[in-house]
Amino acid sequence: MTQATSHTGAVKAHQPAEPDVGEAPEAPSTRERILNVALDLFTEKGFDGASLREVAERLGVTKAAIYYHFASKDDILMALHMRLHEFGKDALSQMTEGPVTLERWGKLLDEILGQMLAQRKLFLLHERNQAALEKLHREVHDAEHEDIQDKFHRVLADPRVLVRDRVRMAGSFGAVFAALFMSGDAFEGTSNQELGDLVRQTVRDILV
Amino acid sequence: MTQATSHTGAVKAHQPAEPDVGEAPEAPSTRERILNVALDLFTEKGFDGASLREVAERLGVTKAAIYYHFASKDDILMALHMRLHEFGKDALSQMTEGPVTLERWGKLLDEILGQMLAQRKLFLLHERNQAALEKLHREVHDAEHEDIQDKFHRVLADPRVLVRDRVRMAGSFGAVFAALFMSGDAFEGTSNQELGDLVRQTVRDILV
DNA sequence: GTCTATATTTCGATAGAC
DNA sequence: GTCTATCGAAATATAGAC
Repeated sequence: MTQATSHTGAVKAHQPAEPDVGEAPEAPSTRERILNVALDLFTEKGFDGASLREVAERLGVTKAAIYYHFASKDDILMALHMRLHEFGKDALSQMTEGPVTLERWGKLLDEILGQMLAQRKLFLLHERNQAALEKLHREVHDAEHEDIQDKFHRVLADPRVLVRDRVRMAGSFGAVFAALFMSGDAFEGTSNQELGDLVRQTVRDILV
Repeated sequence: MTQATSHTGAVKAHQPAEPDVGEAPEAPSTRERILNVALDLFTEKGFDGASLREVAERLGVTKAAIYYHFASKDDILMALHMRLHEFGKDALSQMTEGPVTLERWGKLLDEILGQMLAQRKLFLLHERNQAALEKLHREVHDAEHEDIQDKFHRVLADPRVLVRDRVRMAGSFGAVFAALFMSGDAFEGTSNQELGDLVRQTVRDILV
């Protein structure tokens, strides 16, 4: 086997020789180019609907080349999952203990909104491939690897918080989510700045 | 070929001999039992992740038996899609013309909320199999068969309505959706009545 | 690192007996 | 209406040359 095992994505195993010091926005490595194409394709056609042959073709290489960089198709999905996890871990650590009040939730959501705007594609991938991701999650069960969605559900199920407030917490998240990911291209002509502001105002009206 | 072609579901082709007059809640036909199992399985594991072998096994029959009732796996998905469409067509016809104001949207969403509570499973199936459904939709392109999601997007893209209001329309829908479908079993202990009321109040705060 | 094969598996779908 | 048996296609994954 080759080095095609780590799905961290953050810690590049031992790629060619990318100078760590360079400041130029160096061309993405093949590994990253694979991930970028996979991200698009898995989102467009779904994880199961998109074949590695298609990924390879759109990239101009062969399937075998992909298998040099990744151990399996699942490994590619996992690497993309970890990409999102990188961004989410800050906000995640904040809901680690104590009941989450409406106010805390509001601040949290504000952070998440920013990340969602910046990482739209990754969130969309997750929304549209929940089944595949759950299966993957079941198979590895990464021990202490606490998932974003898990924590989200746990907060919403916390009996120390009024149901009324928890429904509003869920609702405010849904409001953000729908505006960004369930509206097709209805707000394509709206800038991220304006869209973000409008959504934030909506959230405030929910959480008071 | 057998009668396994119609994916209307509403108009049963020519099943055994179910007396149309009977008042007893007669046992579901095999066709419907297949649909029910498929609904569960397609939602749990995704349309692509669930095989017909699994559907057959859980039902206690063989694959071939399924093919007597349905022309293809896609046909089963289409039949489930039509089930939802049946419920949605009333609300659908209401957003057929003229700009949708916040007030109209509020009334519309109120109806939809009721249907969502009653048809939870069907909505969840659609949420988790968007890719497969889009592919199916592309292949048949049922002419005038206007899809729910299409109309939803069109309303949100209507330039005659303020962006601010459209974001709130999208957001209010998302609030409903998240409370019912993205919260895991956080509100499992809450009755549909109470949950519905709490959600309605949240929606009102968004739409003012 | 990328290529040309090819192995392996799984699934959707069909034929034909009962 | 349901069964057994099988076909054909497509996809993941591997072996080994360059």
